[in-house]
Amino acid sequence: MNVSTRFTVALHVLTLLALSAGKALTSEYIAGSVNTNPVVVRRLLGTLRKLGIVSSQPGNGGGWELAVAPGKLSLRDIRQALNEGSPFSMHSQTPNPKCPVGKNIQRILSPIYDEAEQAMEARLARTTILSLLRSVQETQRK
Amino acid sequence: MNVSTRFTVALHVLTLLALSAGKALTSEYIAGSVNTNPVVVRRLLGTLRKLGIVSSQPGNGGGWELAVAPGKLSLRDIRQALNEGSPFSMHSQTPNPKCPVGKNIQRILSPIYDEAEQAMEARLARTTILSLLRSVQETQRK
DNA sequence: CTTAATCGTATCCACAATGGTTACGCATGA
DNA sequence: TCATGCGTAACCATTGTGGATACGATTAAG
Repeated sequence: MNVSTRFTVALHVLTLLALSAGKALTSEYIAGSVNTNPVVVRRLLGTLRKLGIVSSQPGNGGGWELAVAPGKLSLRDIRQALNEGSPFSMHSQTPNPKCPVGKNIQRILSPIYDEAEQAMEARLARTTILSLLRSVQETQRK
Repeated sequence: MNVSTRFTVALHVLTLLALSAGKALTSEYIAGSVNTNPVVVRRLLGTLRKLGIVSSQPGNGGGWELAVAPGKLSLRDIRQALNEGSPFSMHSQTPNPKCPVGKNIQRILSPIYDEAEQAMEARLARTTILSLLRSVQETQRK
């Protein structure tokens, strides 16, 4: 397995919720669009609910709704909400401190990795859930 | 486990090879600096050898050497050599094509993911193995 | 008050990626 | 001839991930 698909699934679901603004969607319905299990959806949206991004209503007639204007939700916000880690990872074992490279390499790489990740996030920040919704709607219109 | 540590280990090893330019290092010695197993080092450097980045010499007195000037090796080059995948991953199951979001979301996200990855790589392209070596040497001098 | 629908969450499982380890053949230089 | 070291296959333990079942709690409807 490579990287988590949660980010992509989250964007998919949030776009779906934006499309159905004002109408709560059940985890079962959402799972049907994503093609996964309702529990997977509830787990994912549970994380976003804790951060106030979506709200849920249990019981009959319940379901999930966006709790934030989709234009206020950037892809970077979602990525950070999901606690997606750095695309980089240091050694699994601490390198040998007796080696000048081993002793310093992590300290040297760390800011470079940070900057690279920030560059990536800057691009993600430029797109919102509303942008995604508009793209979907644009396609529908054709 | 999160993401592969191979990229970091590769940068570590290449910097070490740059530091020992002109002198071949054995996989056992290198493993001692990285704090891992020699086979792990040989596996990793084997990949880089196929791309002409390092060279190896079997037998007594053999080992590994840089085959390219460290100033010509950017971190992006190494990342691409290792075939490190995108930091993003699409759904594990194909989303429901009957849903307007499910039908289009991957096509919409794809170029955004590409641009974000390219932004990350642009930063990596600005640093070379020689830069890392200089940083290590700078520390040593203090 | 009863019932159906739905979330919240624990638990278990299968699968794949990763890195560590052993083993052994082959190449090389002394 | 022998020690050294690469090349590579094979196996394993660990971990992350997503799928699945189950069941209690909550809510609206009637």
